[in-house]
Amino acid sequence: MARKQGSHSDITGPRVRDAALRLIARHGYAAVSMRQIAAEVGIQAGALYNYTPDKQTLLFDLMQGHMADLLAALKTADLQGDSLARLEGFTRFHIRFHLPRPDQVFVSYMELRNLSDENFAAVEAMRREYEDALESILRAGEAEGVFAVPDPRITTMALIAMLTGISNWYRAGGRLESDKIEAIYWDMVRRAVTV
Amino acid sequence: MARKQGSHSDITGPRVRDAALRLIARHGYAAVSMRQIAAEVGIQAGALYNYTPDKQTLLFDLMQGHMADLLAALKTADLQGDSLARLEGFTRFHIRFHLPRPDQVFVSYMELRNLSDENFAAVEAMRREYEDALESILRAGEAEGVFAVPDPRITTMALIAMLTGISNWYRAGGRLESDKIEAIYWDMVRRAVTV
DNA sequence: CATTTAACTGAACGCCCGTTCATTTGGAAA
DNA sequence: TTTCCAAATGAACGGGCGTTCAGTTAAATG
Repeated sequence: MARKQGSHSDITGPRVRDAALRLIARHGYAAVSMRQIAAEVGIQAGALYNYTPDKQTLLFDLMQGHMADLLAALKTADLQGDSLARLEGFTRFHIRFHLPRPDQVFVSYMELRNLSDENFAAVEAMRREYEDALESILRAGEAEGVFAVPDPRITTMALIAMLTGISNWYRAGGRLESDKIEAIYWDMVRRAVTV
Repeated sequence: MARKQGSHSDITGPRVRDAALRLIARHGYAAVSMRQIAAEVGIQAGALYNYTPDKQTLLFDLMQGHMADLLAALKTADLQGDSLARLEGFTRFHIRFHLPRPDQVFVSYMELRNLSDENFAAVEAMRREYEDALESILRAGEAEGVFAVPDPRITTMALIAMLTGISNWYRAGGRLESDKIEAIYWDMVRRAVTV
């Protein structure tokens, strides 16, 4: 039996990506089979190939999609004001964007080594673009004399690692709300870079 | 042909662990087969089972061994002095221990989800013990009035994420030596937690 | 030199993998 | 009502998986 009601491609496509994301976040790309993903959606493995040319592209689409969403959201955030205000904006944006997306974050930062060379390069370029947004804020603040950042590139990596690390312990419905977490981390970020 | 010269178990055992560590760090536990590990060592897959009861235990031994080394080294470091000195000691210890062991760090922080439930619990307990060492320093400093740390547990996670993140970009022979990296990170850690 | 045995081989076990494709299904279009 | 075709099925492909084990090899032992 096929297509029980209405056209399914609009429905099944997203369901495939959702199932793949959840399963890969939980067990890892290499440990999840196409048959498992199909079973989660409720179809046969062969039908997956109506929605992706192969398993590698399915992973790539998840990761590239996440990075594209991230960069688009950052652009929308439209950080303004002096360097300190823009750093606060970036910090709060990062936390607010990442906290509700634990699976995307996990996959995007853990499955890089399972991307083909060219897919890796594409995702890495987007990561670099995001990092550069923070780095330019740090450099501007350094020029203004507001920040003391001897090596902006390293500080960028340090701050992003610190902020992204929240996903390692945060669980929705935990003892701390996003506002509280933002306040704590912004305090640390501010103190770590200001003169 | 077996045992070409001398008793091999003392030699082959470490070579199995070395090969497994390198391959798993590079490709991931699920993506590496016992046959690949055996080929790297130069033996047949079946011979691996002279050195490990199964693949899962091989992974666990690598991860538990790394954590045991870490905890033993921390104990040896024997941090002393006031809270600020002990925090500096911890920071520099963490960097010095982790920098020369990129494969162990990678495996220990990326393959947790591939451990069986009980193996995960064992490794997690050791991680918690390490984290608690830092947290107690932060709490002591807070009590002394030297640190301003509203939530010591979160600050602990934030600092460890920041420090461990060095492994994401550091490459031996890169532009920065360990001393320089220690100085930069200690500066950020100190400013992030002091009043 | 004869014997023992740790270390390893090589084949086999049943099972799961990613992917392809001829065929079937059933809602939508004519 | 008939036709069409998107969306599925289900079987098959070659291959790799973790693990076991009877048999082989050669260093160590007596």
